[in-house]
Order: sequence, then structure tokens, then C-alpha cells
Amino acid sequence: MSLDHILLGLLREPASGYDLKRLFDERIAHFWAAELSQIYPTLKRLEGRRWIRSRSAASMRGPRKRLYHLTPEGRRELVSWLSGPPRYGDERFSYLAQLFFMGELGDLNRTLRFLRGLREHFTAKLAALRSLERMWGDADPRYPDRLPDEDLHVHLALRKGLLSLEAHVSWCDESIARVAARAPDHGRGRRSRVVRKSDNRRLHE
Amino acid sequence: MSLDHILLGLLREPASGYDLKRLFDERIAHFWAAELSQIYPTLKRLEGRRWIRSRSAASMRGPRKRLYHLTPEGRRELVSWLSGPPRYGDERFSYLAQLFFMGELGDLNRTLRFLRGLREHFTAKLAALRSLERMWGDADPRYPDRLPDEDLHVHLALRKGLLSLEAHVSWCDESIARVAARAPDHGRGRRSRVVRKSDNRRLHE
DNA sequence: GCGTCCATGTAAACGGTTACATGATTGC
DNA sequence: GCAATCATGTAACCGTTTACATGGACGC
Repeated sequence: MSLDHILLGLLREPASGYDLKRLFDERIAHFWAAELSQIYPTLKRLEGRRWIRSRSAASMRGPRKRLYHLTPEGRRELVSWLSGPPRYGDERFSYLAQLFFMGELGDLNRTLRFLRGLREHFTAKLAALRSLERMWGDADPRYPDRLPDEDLHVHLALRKGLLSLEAHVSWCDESIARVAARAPDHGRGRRSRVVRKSDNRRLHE
Repeated sequence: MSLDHILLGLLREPASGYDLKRLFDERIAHFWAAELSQIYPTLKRLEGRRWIRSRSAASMRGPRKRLYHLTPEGRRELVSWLSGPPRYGDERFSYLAQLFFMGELGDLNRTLRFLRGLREHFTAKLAALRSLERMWGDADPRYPDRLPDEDLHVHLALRKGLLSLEAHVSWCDESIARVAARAPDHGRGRRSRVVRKSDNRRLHE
């Protein structure tokens, strides 16, 4: 149950459910996501286990909030999770499943559009991550080589996101080139279309 | 619902639930996984929707099996899924969450062991994918440049797995080097030993 | 006064995992 | 005869998503 432990990790500094959601979106989005509707009940469960405790507190803006903070038991639980072996969940990529079967359509131009869509998506995520890195770098003159050990770990996790996304984009480029070389109109514009014999091979009806 | 559509895609050739499980493990494992206990009820549901139909058939080895095959409606559904936009599910990586908070432990040697564990895991998966690629290449003299368009798509999906895993391993190497440079014993065994840079550079197993 | 953000939740459904159960056939 | 593999399922649970619901505080 990673969400539990991520919340414990984040709660080294007291925070409300709403705060935690913001932390997820700002700092953690590249390897985990959580909705408020999941965060709130989870916090209650963690409090039931005595891993966190809460108190009411004023907000700077808006109504009062419920501030959660870690207990010693919670800290012990966090450490035990961190000390354990790496947890791999099996990765599922719907878009690869689509690509895998896309030969069915018998339309390379469609594949090309699909791949360009992927590339756009990945470059956008990459840009977001890079700007996150830049913000961090600007705020801390020690970034990245002289960061304290603790922040080094955060940096490594971020690097994983960057390298992964760069690889995603490279793969898109490689794939687009490969498909474009075969596509009748080299994947450009909708004009200059040559009739191929493979036109018969389509599956739809 | 990707599993539904993956099953439709695989059922271009008639197959039983058990057959489909083997296909998942053999050809699809790098972007999707499914258990038999999920496959069987899903097949029933798909049959309820008239996207597939089944008949009983003899097996080469073992008891009789229930062979499923695609209906025209199922084929239409498959095509509509393939024609739609790429489906991104948000990716979650527990091991990155662990790394992110691992500064808590204040023990770089532990981080180092963790990263080496990751590297081992990824190289093993990479080796498996490479052997899958090799098997494919050996079986088809057209591989990879003169593959028919349909198989090209399968190849592209496989390439994504390869490039991704290579990036994962590179990231591990980079991270290990960075942490080892700070760790009290250079991250080598119990005796302190100097790290040569050539130690990191092997990616190929 | 109205919209936006702050803040906290509940309920139903969904997709997937784990554990359990059963039995046929084949090869040794 | 026994183990391994082939084959098909059910039940309980878990983590997550989607939709719904409510209301306070602040800025314009």
C-alpha cells in the first residue's frame, strides 16, 4: 500500500488532506497521483492505526482545516517501508496495446498521427518536469551537486522522470521516422496521396 | 477498459482463456499483464455483449477447451478503440516513492543497495525482452526493416520496451555513481575500495 | 452578490489481485 | 501411481476513479 506510506512521508511536516493533494500535484505527480476522495478516507484509516494524529487549525485563506502530523509509530512504519525491498507494480500502457494492434487498421497515416499525438503528450510532460527542475535549481544554489543527502534522493527520483520521458520522446521520433518512410504521403499533409494495394487489407467492415 | 480490447485484439485468431493467458505472458508482458481469474469472467462478459462467441473444441494436450472467436460486432468495437485517441493511464512507481523519501534513513549505503537492486531487476527484464526480440528476429528474415506493416506495429511496441528499460538502467548507473561518490565506503562491499569509472558503463548485462 | 478557491467528505462502480476449488489428460 | 500441465472457474478483498454533496472564506 504505497499511498499510505507516501502520506506518511509527506506528513513529516503537518498538513491537511487538501495540502497533501497539492503536494501530490506539485512534487510527486511524475511517479504517483491521488485524488482527494481517496486521500481523506486514507487519512482517517491511518489515524485509526495511530500512525498519524490530527488537530484543527486555522487556514491562511478559507475555512479551518484538519492538520495531520506523524506519530512515532507512524515514523517507525515509514522507516520499515523505506528499509524494505523495492516494490515493483507491473506497468500497464494502454497506448502501447493500441499500437500493438494498430496494424489492423491498415492505415499508416493513422499510425503516424497516433505517434505524433504521443510525442506531443510526452514532450508536454517533459517540459513540465524540466520547469519543475529549473524552479528547484533556481531556488537552491547547491543544486544539483552539493545538495544535502536528503534532497539528493528527491533529485534522483526527478532524474528518473526526465530520463524516462526523454527516452519516450526518442522512441516516438524513431518510430515516426520508421513509419513515415513507409507511409504513402510521408506522413505530411492530406494531399499527394498514392494508391497502394494495401488499401484492400483494411479491417473495418 | 483496455483488457477487453486487448482480448478482442488477440482473438483475431480463436483461442481459449488459457491460450490467452499464455499470449499475455509471452508477447504482451512488457506492456500489460492479466491473471486467469480476470480473463475468464471478462470473456464471459464480452460474450454477453456479443463481441465474441465460443464453442467447445478438443485440445492437443489436456481436456477440451472453450474456444472464443471474434464476431463482426467485436471487430467493429476493436476498430473503434484503435481509431480513438491514445489512452494514458497515470503511471505509478512505488520504488520511486521509496527513493523519494529515502533520505529519511540517512544511510547512503542503503540507498546504494536499493539502486543496485533496481538495476538488477531492470537488466533482467531487459535481457528477457532482448531474447524475445532475438527469437523474433531469428524466425523472420524480414526482421526488422522489411516486416509487413502489421508486424511493424508489434515491433514498435517492443522497441518502446527496450528503449525504456535501457533508459532505466542508464538512470540506475548515473544514480549509483552519484551516490557512491558520497557514500562513506564508496558503496563497495565492506572494505573501502576506489571505484573505477569503467565499472558503470556496462549496460549489456 | 457571485465566482473562485479552500476544505471535507460519501457512495457506487471499476479493474485487478489473491486465495481457493475442481477436475481432465499426459508423460514418466 | 503420481506429478505436471491443461483447463475453467468463484469469492473476497483492495486500491482507485467518478460522481455527488456540502459549505466557509475571500476578492471583486
